[in-house]
Amino acid sequence: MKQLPHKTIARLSQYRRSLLMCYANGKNHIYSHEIAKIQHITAVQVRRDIMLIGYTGTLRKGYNIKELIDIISKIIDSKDVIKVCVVGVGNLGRAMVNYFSGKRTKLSIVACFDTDPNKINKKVTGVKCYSVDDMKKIIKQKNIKIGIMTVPADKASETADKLVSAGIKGILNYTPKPVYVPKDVFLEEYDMITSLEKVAFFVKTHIER
Amino acid sequence: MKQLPHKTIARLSQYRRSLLMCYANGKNHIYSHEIAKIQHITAVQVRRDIMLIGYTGTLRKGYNIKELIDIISKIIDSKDVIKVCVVGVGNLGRAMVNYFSGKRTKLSIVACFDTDPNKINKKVTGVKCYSVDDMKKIIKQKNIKIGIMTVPADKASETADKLVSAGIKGILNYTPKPVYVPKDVFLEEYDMITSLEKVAFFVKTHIER
DNA sequence: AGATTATTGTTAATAAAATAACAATAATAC
DNA sequence: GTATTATTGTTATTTTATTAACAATAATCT
Repeated sequence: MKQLPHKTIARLSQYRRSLLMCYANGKNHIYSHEIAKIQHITAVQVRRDIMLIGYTGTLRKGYNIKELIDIISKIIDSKDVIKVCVVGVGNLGRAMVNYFSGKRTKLSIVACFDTDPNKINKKVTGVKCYSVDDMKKIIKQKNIKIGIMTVPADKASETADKLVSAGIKGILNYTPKPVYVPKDVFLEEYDMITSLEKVAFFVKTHIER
Repeated sequence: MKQLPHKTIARLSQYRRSLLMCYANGKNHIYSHEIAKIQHITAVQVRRDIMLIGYTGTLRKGYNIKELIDIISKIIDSKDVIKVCVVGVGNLGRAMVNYFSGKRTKLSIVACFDTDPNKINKKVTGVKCYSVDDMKKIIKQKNIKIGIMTVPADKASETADKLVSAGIKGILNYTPKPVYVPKDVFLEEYDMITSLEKVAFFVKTHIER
């Protein structure tokens, strides 16, 4: 299959989540416009994405939810479990671990790291916390491929460097500080302040105009 | 000024943050390619954004950091403080409150809400926690304009409804469940699972190919 | 059975975003 | 003082993403 657009990948992940909920509720088929409504996008967009992954629905009946879930999973899930670690066990780090525990079979948070002796060797929602000093060792040992950064901003660069040198292949940076990684490491940065400021901007223009 | 692209707004917020750090470090001027490097984008993109907001730098000296910060602030900040609340004082909610306390002068988290009696009437990093039952009252009383949703997924829709009926104008939804709001309410949804799955997808294609 | 409707799949058109190209020119080098 | 270099600002081009248009057809209606 040709390369899928980044945006499509992100939407497929979201479709799957909604589809899983629908399926859990006993629903078997779904129309493009129903998916669209859930995701706040257009039905054409949905059909186009589904076309791109090569699945076809049934005319007048819509898409078979189970089948669609399986197709999407085949595309976005890896064959084997990909292991993930969380660096920085603050509120955000705990939220991540919590949020994930047992949700995805193909993605598994297997370790977290912190500098606080009170946290080291304790468990966070079933995930053991190690010292950041052992990061490289543990990451190699457990073959962890993705690192989620939830450390304070001033530790961002050094954390990224450590992750990279330990052989991590993907980083999700939740600190407000952009980091540098070699180009064979996939980097996704998300910053809550920016999101809030974006909302504020639109609220402001709505209020002030 | 003509309408700025959404993407530009988001980038301006990020530029400002980087600029503030540079300024704090005693730097006075900065080149487009320096900003670009920090943000992992191209210098042209930076110059184009800055062009759009009508600021001009100095040839061969770059942009005056202080001035640029001020111009960006004039654009993205509101005249008066916009008040924000956080609904759901779990790990993520606490992370949000923490993260924000005192960072932005024009955006202020002034309340949070929860259902847990152990949390109600306590303070979270200086922000008082109220019962969700009083949400409407407090939001109106304090003239809160933006709501950050960090509740469990199964409370998402009802929380959004409450926020809307209380007169909120912007919602930042951090639950994994998309919600519906009238179109005069600005909605931004972010979902950590999707982000992680996106990273995983690229890591997978990198590993498996 | 024939007409109508609702829905998919796909191509074409449009819009948005990013990148390239390059003229202008201040600073620096020689 | 002239040439070279580095940098901005802006227009043009390309790429990416979204939306519109519509043919095909299964299901339903009359």
